[in-house]
Amino acid sequence: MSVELGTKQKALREANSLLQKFGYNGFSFQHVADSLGIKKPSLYAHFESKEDLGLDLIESYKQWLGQWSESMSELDPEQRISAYFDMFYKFSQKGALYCPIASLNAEAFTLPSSMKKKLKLLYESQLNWMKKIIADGQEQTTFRSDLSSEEMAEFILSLGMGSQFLGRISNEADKVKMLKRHAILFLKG
Amino acid sequence: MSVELGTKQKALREANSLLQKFGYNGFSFQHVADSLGIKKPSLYAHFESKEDLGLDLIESYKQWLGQWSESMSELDPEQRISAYFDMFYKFSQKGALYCPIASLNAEAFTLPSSMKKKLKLLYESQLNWMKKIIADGQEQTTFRSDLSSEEMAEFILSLGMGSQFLGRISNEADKVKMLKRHAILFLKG
DNA sequence: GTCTATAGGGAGATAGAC
DNA sequence: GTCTATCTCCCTATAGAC
Repeated sequence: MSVELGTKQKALREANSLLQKFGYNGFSFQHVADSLGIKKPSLYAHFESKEDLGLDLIESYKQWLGQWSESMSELDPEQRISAYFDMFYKFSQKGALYCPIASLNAEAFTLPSSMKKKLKLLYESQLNWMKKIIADGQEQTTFRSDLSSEEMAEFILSLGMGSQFLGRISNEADKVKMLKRHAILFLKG
Repeated sequence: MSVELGTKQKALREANSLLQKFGYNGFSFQHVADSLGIKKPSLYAHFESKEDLGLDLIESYKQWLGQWSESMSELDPEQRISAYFDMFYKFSQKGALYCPIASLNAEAFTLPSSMKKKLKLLYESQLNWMKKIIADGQEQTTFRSDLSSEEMAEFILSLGMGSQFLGRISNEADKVKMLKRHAILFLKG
């Protein structure tokens, strides 16, 4: 049974939407407060600072990704790659959203260093997750073995990030599907 | 013989650097003025508003791209694709910079609509330019012919944008070279 | 074209009442 | 935890002297 979200969780959910659409520098405590129907200073009871909120956003996306990837632990490597691109497809459909990693990386040089570090750690954990999927696919001989899993993972993540660019600028989420198809063909060699 | 740049050209050059590093919302007239050693209000003699500056930035990048692509009109299709990725390699080397298109698209929903429109037009001209290169390669049978030049162009541009993501977050410009290699293999089928 | 001075607004953040 | 009130800073932008 789902319990009602507390103010902090509601604020994180709303801030995440704003981050994906407008970027970290593109939203303020004011916007979050307005969406929740509360006043701006009330947010400081839940987040010491915007930097603190930013760190929580990265952490909660990391948690969400962890649960999401566990939920498809039964799928085979190709299906997991497919699901990875479907995530971006849904973001794109939902309003040409960028994932938090793509969004924050675009603003990397304006972020507090604590956020920059945490972002890089999150990226590395995503890269490792992708490496594992690819290594699994190589063991099953579904995926090509002439390249390292690291190189292939970097290729796939880059294409995933590029798919968000394309989905936003063309305003056609289906472009993500097209790139997913080529990503899988690449992996199968 | 090179003539000295006027204030407006110097400002555009500086603002472009700031855009590629910090994004459009990540720099101000103050930053530009400081770099030029002049006072902030002096810039309003050259740009009616920041939006006006933004439009000029897109226009000047378009002009620069036009000259750049003309400068390699003698190269064969594969060499032009190589040069395209080398551009991002240089941006990445120069400080993990994003190209203006990637930078602006990440902030698309915070931009004045005039800039958003002009950005999309610039993207479309870049897509057409890429389509032309690929169609040339297909005619020469250097590139595969089982896919439309449009689909292949969208794939290459997406990978180019993804390469900038990877170059910045890994802080290793050489990753761009790796992606370039795969881009060319993709085109050759 | 460049300057000083300043207006007006939104940002992050804090004090202190309830 | 939430509120009102307020502070400081920086942003875009303008007025008007030189």
